[in-house]
Amino acid sequence: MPELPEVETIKNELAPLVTGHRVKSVEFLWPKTLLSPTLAEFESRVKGRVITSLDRRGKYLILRLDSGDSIIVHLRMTGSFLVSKDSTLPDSHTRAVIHLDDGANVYFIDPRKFGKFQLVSDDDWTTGKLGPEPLSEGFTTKVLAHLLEGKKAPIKALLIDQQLIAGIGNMYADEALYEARIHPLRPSGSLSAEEIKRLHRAIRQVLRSAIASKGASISNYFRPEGEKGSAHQGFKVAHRRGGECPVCGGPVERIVVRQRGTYFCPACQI
DNA sequence: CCCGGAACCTGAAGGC
DNA sequence: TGCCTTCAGGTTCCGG
Repeated sequence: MPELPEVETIKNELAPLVTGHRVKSVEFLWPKTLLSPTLAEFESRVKGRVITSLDRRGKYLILRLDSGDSIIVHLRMTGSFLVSKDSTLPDSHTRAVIHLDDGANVYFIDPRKFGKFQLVSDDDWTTGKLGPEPLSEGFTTKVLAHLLEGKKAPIKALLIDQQLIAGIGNMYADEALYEARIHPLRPSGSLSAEEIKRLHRAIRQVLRSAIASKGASISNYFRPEGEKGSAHQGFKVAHRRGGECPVCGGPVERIVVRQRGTYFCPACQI
């Protein structure tokens, strides 16, 4: 599922293929993929505009246009982009297409149909509710400590709360807690200063390493030129049902925390 | 405020 | 082998 490292990879690889190019036309094959505004307004404000730059905020991908508008995309569970000059639909799950003036077609492929496009004049309107970027300089151990202070909710639940920290989803939360050796059900406010320090380091290390591996190709994720990522090969616990802990050799356990499948090592994570 | 649960979806996996 | 059920999870919304 696309989380921060996958969206960051898509942004990095999509950018050289689309920036500086003009939009010839857009199509929505599944109308609900466009959240707002109306199709007519989206078309009239996007057609003929040049894509000037790409950005990422949390799990949102932002395509900035020369008009000042931005196309904001959320990939949700199964969204991916594929760029190709071949005009035949690359996949039966193609939900939207942006045709560019150099003949490239930007295909949005999303089997589950949860992904959303929005056009906004001020992208902060959509992404401003998000918590800090975990890889930014400002995300210090102190900031993390402050976010967890006094909270009773399980640490796993807080890590995936986008209003607290932007971009961490189910699988990287599990990996970060494993690296920090913290049990997913620990009340957030009960973490010691030492544990918060370990968790802070683990979050950044897990996300950076996944970006270096171009994301995790769990489920349907692939990159704009069709390749997969390899971050999932480094997963120690996430999605490793029936696997064993690489440190103690014990079984990886699966529990449900706030309706999310949660994998951890009951011996190493306390 | 805090939490659980449903809805949105479809492909894959599990059960019998 | 095949049908039927369940599961997977990011986000939003609704109700207790």
